[in-house]
Amino acid sequence: MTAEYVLDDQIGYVLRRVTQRHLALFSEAIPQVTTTQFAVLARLAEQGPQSQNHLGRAVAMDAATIKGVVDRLARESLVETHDDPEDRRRLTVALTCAGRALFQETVETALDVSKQTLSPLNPVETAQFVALLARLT
Amino acid sequence: MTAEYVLDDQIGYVLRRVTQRHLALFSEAIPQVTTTQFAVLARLAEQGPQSQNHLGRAVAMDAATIKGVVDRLARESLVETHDDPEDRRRLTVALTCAGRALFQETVETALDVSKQTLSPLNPVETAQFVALLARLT
DNA sequence: CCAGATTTGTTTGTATACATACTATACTGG
DNA sequence: CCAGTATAGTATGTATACAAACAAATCTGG
Repeated sequence: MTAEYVLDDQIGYVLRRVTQRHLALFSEAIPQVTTTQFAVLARLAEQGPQSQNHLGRAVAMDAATIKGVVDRLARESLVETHDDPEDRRRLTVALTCAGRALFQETVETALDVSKQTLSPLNPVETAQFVALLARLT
Repeated sequence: MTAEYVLDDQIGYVLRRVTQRHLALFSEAIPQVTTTQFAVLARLAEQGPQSQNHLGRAVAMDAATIKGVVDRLARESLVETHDDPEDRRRLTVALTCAGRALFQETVETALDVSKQTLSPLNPVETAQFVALLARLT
């Protein structure tokens, strides 16, 4: 007897659809950068300059992915990179003034996007959901 | 006064990390196909043959995305396509025997991956979480 | 001190994911 | 019937995301 497989009930599938909705809300509200790029700006604003791979680990992106993200942010002059004199393998990534300014201008909107994503839930449910989600990391 | 922005508390970021963990569990357990490809096989098993774009809507993928997924599944002979005599624009997509067999062989494992993803939660929490997540679609 | 292991960053290849523009086909209202 | 509209599929470009292979630099233990 095969168990029922209802695609719409699978967490992986629902996670994907919720993520799609969140990404759509974000890019509507903040078209200048993607969620991924915004995460990098936020981490740099929070923690300051750091090596590219370290930054990648800090935002859960592997070396290849963070390289692409940093390259695109650098192309837009939102971050800048320079060699580390203490370790010639390292590339230090830092916010530019423009990057910091963009982050500060959009951070309230970003918080609002998070609220919009959670808007189908009431405050108690939201707190429950966020707490449970965090445990699945 | 700027509100605090703690990246680790943002749903978008946490969703991304939970999804990463789920994808890793899935590809470990079922290396033959991706979660996306599995969703397509599941939908075809559930609903039978249908046009490519219709199938895309049934699994929340746009026309460009579903085309790529179908092409790759067809390359592996897990689905096959044929022209619709009633509407010459349409391309009907159907499971092959191999596709149906793979789905049936792996469906239990796929259900187990869902359980693994949710394993940090107890049954009551899992039920709560799944119900709340579904409302964020 | 130095050989082996580790770390950093790059490159390539594959797979989503979506916007946009385009062709071919089908439908619909007047 | 036919002009305008809608739909199906394709093609291109951009942006994650990760595996694997690689070079250069650094570190570590004997």
